[in-house]
Amino acid sequence: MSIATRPTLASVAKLAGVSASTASLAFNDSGPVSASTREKVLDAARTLGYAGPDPRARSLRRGRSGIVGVVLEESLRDAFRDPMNLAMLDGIADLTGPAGNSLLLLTETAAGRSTLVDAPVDAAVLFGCSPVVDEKVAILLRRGIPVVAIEGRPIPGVLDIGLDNREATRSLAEHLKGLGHSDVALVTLELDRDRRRSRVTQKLLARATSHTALERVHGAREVFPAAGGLTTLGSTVDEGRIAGLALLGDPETRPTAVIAQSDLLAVGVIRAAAELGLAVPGDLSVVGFDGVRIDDPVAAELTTMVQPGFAKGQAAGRGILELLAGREGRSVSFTSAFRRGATTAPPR
Amino acid sequence: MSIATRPTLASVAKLAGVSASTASLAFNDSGPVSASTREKVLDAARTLGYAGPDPRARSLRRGRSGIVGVVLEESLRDAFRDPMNLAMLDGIADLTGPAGNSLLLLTETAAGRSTLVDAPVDAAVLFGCSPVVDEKVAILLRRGIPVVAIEGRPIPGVLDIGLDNREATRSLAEHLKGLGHSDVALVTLELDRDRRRSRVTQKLLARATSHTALERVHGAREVFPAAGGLTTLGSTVDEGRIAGLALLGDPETRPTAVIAQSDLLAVGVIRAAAELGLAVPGDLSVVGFDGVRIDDPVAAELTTMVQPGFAKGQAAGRGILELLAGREGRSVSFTSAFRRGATTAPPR
DNA sequence: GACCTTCGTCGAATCGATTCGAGTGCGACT
DNA sequence: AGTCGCACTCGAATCGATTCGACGAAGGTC
Repeated sequence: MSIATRPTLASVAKLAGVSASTASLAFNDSGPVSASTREKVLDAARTLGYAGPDPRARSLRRGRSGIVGVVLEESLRDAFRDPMNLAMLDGIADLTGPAGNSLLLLTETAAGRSTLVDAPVDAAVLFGCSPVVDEKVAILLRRGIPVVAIEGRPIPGVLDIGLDNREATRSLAEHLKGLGHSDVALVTLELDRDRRRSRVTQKLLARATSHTALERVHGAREVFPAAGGLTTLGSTVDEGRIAGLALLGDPETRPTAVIAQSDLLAVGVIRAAAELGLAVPGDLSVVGFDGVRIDDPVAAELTTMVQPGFAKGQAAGRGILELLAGREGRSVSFTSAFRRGATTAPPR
Repeated sequence: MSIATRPTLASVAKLAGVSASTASLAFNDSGPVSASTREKVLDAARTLGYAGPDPRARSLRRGRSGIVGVVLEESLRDAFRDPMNLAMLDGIADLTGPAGNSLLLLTETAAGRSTLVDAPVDAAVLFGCSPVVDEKVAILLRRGIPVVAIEGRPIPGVLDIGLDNREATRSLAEHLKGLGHSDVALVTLELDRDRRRSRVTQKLLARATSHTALERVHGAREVFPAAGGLTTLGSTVDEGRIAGLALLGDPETRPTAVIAQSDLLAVGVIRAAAELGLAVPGDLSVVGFDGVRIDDPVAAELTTMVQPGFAKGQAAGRGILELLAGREGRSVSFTSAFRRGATTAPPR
């Protein structure tokens, strides 16, 4: 009846008349324990209202917490608004979950110490296109925590799950060029750690820290070396629409095609076009990236590169399990597939 | 150079020539430590590549892990596909994050022991409309872990964040009745723990375990006592479409209005109607629930009840912080607002 | 010069379990 | 009957930090 203090393994053991070590064995099915002893222990636990070994103590002793950190850089809302990120998360959970690991969401709260420092994770996945990975990785590696990065800039000691961002974007650009386009604008993901909306300038690219966004720009520029464009604050329809309105507003400078770095952005651009009375693909061709299933009739018709999000997540999960098992783990790279939709056509 | 063993606070202290207790103080800014001592300790840490106190040990000693569990019952993909859930998650993070807590995603992997048992969480949020809360809650409470439930059936010891599901649905039903509808069908969320698509029968309702879905059914039946309908596997556009096709396929039995229990489901029903050549709201009125911003032109026009998802999440977060601080915490209930869209009209 | 604060540091206890080697008792085998 | 082996059980060490009370030295007061 003592309200102040919760029962511990020791108190259960005492009530059951056995030692703490035996009680521990009884709870873990490991080691040889007679059936009758186990029953006694479990009975005592029931009597005391003991709910099993304290995870905190257990994880200290075992050196494992059963938690995998998922390092996101955006707010949760932004990160998960993009179905591609969800698919990857799902892929990670698909493999780590059955192995007994839960996912801890680590977002970068700008203020104060990084939450990374205090998280009892066994391993971490750097998620999405993170412009600020380096310090994070340093902290994690110093801790001896295995790290898997999805589409990061290759870093020694980190398992990388790659994507053919450059080549894939080049395919899209070549598709547009093949249709006869020459005046093409880019709508990019965030390039920089202090993200903001701005023109894509050489200077900006020079100090860009987002590997994914940068690679995609380069891929496009391999075909359209002079392509300009706008950066956004992230992969959302709204951001795409804002960039679209800015790009398409002036008939003088209007491009004939837009390469958006995600499907969500592409949908936004298309929406902007509609608002401005432009027909897609008649007046404007638009391509996206990801090949996500968006519940939007427009998106279903998008010309885009389809990337295997779930598989990427699974690969990351597999990598984590490998690393946790003390094995090496292999970096993997995925390729995207061109999907011709109904949003591209020859320029007018 | 020892590869085998990572530095500990003790080794850092030894190198710095101070005691472990002092080193601990140096890392925590708590207690009085001279500047020079702190420097010595930090230097030693740098030399040894020590990344700060081990979170596992710290959490054992402190009795706090800085982790809040988010108990989901669906797969991650399903749970986060619904913007309403995301908004709530965001609201939770909005308050718990700045207080130094991270969110641990706890999904019910059907197989094996519940992951709840082994999670080192300080508190837990039961998320969304969970049909199987009871056992979970029992485990958590026995552990002495504070629990907040969003739209759960009221349970002693659990802080509840409620919503006027019944009244809100009745408003929608009355709106339809006012328009002249009498033949109304329901498209519900999952009612049962072993979810499946089926007719809404009395028997099914009797053993339903999802409080939210059940309340919404009751609210509708207060106006249309005989309303039948179909259950779905969850809140997705696809599920809504499937239910819609089944409900609307036969002209003989076709209702003049559908009450869908979420906006996503409603969009699906509307899509099904379109496929069947039915005009909304001409041939069919459809109402949803949630008032989420879906990137879908149709959804933006939905007649629905707008519920404050983010605020609900915040309330849950606030509740958690209260409970963690040892205070009582108050259950809160939110109300939804009727929003008349363009998907309802008098029956033909 | 004696006494009292204040500041900084240290030792030891503690958080709650897991784990390993050692010990005990009992049945079986020769 | 003696010895061996097996199946359990136990004690003690350990995981890595935090925290509290005690202690010593420096500085200030009368």
